[in-house]
Amino acid sequence: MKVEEALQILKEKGYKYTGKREKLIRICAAERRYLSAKDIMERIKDDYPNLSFDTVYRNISTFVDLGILEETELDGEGKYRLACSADGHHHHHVICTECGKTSSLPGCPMNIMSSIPEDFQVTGHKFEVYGTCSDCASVPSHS
Amino acid sequence: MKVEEALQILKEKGYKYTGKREKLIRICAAERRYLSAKDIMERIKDDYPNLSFDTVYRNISTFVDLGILEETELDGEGKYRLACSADGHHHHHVICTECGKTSSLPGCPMNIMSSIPEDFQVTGHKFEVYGTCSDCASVPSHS
DNA sequence: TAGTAAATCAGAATAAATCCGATTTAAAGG
DNA sequence: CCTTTAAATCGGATTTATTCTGATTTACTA
Repeated sequence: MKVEEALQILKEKGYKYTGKREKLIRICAAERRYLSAKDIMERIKDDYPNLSFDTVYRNISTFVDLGILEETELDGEGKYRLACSADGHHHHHVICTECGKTSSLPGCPMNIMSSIPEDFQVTGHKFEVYGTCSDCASVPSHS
Repeated sequence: MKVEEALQILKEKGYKYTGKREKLIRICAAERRYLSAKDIMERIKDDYPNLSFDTVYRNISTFVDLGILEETELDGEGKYRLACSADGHHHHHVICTECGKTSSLPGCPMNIMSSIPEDFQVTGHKFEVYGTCSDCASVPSHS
């Protein structure tokens, strides 16, 4: 998804334009990486020093609902990135647990999962591969 | 995994036997369902009313490290069940997001994932299918 | 340009999980 | 059986991520 598309979605759905919202989207668009709410907040503060964290959380939540951001959970913390599955075909990610960097995997395992009980109403699925990217492998862990 | 196996693992690794530990394991063994720390705590309290939640969290964490319990995260909350992947072949689960009930899926999508970057060190993966089981579908949601 | 609903602020409140110092207890050895 | 000791537990404070609330500000509409 591109920044302009995201802003367009907001406009269409009747949400107001604010500089903070655009900044938030631009921050996520700048990296193929999952960011925590705190990561995002710090970066917005460059432009808006008196930012309230409520604003960040509320907007993130709105954007996830609208499909502008994708969410996952790492280390008991919500992490977010600009939606990309929405772009073309549905797919999944390899995620670096050190820095959140992602790369795409082709295909979806749901295609070959034929044995889900018939009386089970599927509402979603998660397939994620975790590990350490080459950049993070070459420096000592900061955890 | 059976209760006896779990207790055997504890003994082998030099952990002490306590009634609370056995009870915790028995509680998880009693259901094919993910339970929250709070769920587990409430059930142990039947036998041990003055239980400290530190004890429950600490033991859960130990058991996860030892491979006695499997962990996932639902609604920003840790959920646990007796390890079953360890039993025979590695596999994945369909999970009811209402009650935590699980059923097994044969096979693992990692087998057909050939396009993970070579310089990425894989440390784990998660494949879970979410939805509503037939029991929960027939009663109004309590959320 | 005034009115209005939405967005933001600032900080309190919540909830899961962890930490910490004091006390108790399982189990090994004499 | 008794003593010893490290592990386990207790009880409560603390931390951390997130949500809530009521007052204030702001983007858009007419």
